[in-house]
Amino acid sequence: MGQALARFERHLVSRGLRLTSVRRAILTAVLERAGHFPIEDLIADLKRRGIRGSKATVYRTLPMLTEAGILQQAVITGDMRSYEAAVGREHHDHLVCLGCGKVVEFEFEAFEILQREIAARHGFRLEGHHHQLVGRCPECQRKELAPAAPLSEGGASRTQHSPI
Amino acid sequence: MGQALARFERHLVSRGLRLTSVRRAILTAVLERAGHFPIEDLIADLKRRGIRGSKATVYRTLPMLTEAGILQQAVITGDMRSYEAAVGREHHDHLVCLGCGKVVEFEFEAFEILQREIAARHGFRLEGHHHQLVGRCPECQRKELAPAAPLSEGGASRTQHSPI
DNA sequence: CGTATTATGAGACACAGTCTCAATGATGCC
DNA sequence: GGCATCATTGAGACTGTGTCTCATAATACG
Repeated sequence: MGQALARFERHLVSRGLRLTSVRRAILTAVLERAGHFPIEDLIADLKRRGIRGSKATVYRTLPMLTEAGILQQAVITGDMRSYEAAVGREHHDHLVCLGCGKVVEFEFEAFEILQREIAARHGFRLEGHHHQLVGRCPECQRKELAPAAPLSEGGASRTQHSPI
Repeated sequence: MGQALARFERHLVSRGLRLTSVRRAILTAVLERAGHFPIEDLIADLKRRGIRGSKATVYRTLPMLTEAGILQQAVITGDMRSYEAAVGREHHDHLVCLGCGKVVEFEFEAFEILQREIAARHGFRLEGHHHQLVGRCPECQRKELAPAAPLSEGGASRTQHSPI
């Protein structure tokens, strides 16, 4: 935490910006939400704590945190922007359940190596990646078999989540 | 093409929907845009050809094409929805340039295998994935060095594209 | 044909995210 | 401390993508 704060301040100062109390509050709130979080939730958090933090300010601050390397964007559903902490953790990717939305993180060194290889092959300098596997978690697979309308043709697939 | 159409019709009929002329026109337009395309462009295409095709209809039709397996969503930037053809092609992923937005496709069997492995490890049934590498293409790397304000601290990183 | 049902289009609407601008807060100099 | 300067903030207007509504049109089928 203190480390992240120092890092943030360094980043800000290096470009003539200021570490204000609002920004500090946002950083704190961000670090408390360990996992992935949609921006909207973060704003609600701030409101709840009596920090006024307007939408505009939060939207302005998060990219700074990203540039400072404290956050990283997590493109979970493709619907909404969403972030997660980037400091003090190994890089990881996501496995998302289409049924219930559960997100599991995984790390796999081999992917990183292959990715660098691919980028190099095309002359790109790799700066990041999004890697997300989508499927059905064990519970949702079980639920699929059990309940109502087991194989009534249309019914099941109409109500499914957007097939991404 | 005829194949895709047949497939689409089968899909529609199987759930009591109709293969109308507008839907056929959308399918045709879609298949002509070989690569990735934003929805907006597709609507413009239709307008240009005198097919009226309203925004609403296009937005309604594309998910059908996706369910029929003719299209797949390509989460290119995370900003806008975008699709690409899914039939008659090997599965592939994307390498995107942060500078100019160029998209390069790549295939790599090894990824697919590892992905299945990961999903299995967590008990998930894998149904798809998004995999996108972001970086700088060779041209943009060159441009970075050449022109104005070569190392003026703030300037360069302020104007960069969203750091994803 | 006539009826029932699905499809369509125009535009209203919802909503995430951006922008504006006046007011406020921080900084540094005296 | 007091003051000038410049970044920051918040409220709300605004933008643009995507959704919904509803009256009308097209299609299927007896």
